[in-house]
Amino acid sequence: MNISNIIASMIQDMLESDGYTEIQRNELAQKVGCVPSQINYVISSRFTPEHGYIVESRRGGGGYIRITRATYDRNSLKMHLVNSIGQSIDENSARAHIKNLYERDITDEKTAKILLSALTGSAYRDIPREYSDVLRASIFKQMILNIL
Amino acid sequence: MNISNIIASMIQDMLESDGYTEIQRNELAQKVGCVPSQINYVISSRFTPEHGYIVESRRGGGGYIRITRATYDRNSLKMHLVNSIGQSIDENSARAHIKNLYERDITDEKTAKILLSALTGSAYRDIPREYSDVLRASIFKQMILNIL
DNA sequence: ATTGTAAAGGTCAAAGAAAGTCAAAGTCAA
DNA sequence: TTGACTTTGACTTTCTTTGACCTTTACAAT
Repeated sequence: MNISNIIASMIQDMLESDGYTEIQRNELAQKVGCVPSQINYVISSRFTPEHGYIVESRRGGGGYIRITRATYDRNSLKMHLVNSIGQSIDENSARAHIKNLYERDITDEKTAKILLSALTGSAYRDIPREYSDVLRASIFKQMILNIL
Repeated sequence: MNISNIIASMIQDMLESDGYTEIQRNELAQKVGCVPSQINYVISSRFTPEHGYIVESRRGGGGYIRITRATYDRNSLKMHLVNSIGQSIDENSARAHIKNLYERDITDEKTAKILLSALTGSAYRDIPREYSDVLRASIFKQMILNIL
């Protein structure tokens, strides 16, 4: 297990109870034994809006990084999702969205699996990026509208 | 016995207990005394969807290759279907397969709908045929292994 | 009010760690 | 003796780790 994953799951734990946490970047880095900027890396790769999180922060004395799990109702989430997919989407973003849908109980496990198998995997990697990401976006949107 | 077969049977062994394993490419190559890319060769020649396996991977620090044996429960129907799809499939043939699955009660209506939205539609028509049919085939196979 | 300073957090690019690709060369059985 | 399957290695892409340098904020001392 790499350090980034460990940090990510620590943050998950903190969010567990009420979907909200404030961390001290340096302190957390200390505790886990990494350089502070790695905390930023973890946040920007795993706690993005696509993953369903809102991140705010403040510098200076008494600074913090605040992470909140965003809450939306089904419909606005769906619309929001279709919108944010846009004309083109890469595999990791799609994964993030699907994970998010599942974690918020918008889809059951089976549906999430189906989405994953339709939108990720080596299949897409075998064709040029310019086509694959566009196609992934259309299929994703079509599926959302058809089945959610 | 050639090295590829040895590697393949090592992987088989790892899959033995629960049909799931994660390997470190470099580590395995080391252990067996081959060049790392040979692991890819073994996987792409013996652990394909046609063989009933799902393969996922991740690069970078803490990377892995994950191999899962698709469950065979619905006898060999799945495998038969996967194999009959082949390397490339056009929209109409896909429709026919899905219709068939539905009529034979192998899938419910919802699943059939999902398959349709993932495999048909204008999205595919906007990219060159040489890519679209191949991609449709891979996605179809992946979905079958994952959800049926 | 102004300014200086320490205490946060932010950015970015380089280096490192895996895995992926591809084509050339080797092997072997029909 | 040719054609399919293997083996090898150089090169590529993706993800992670690290560190040097930057910006913002609170607070205390003018």
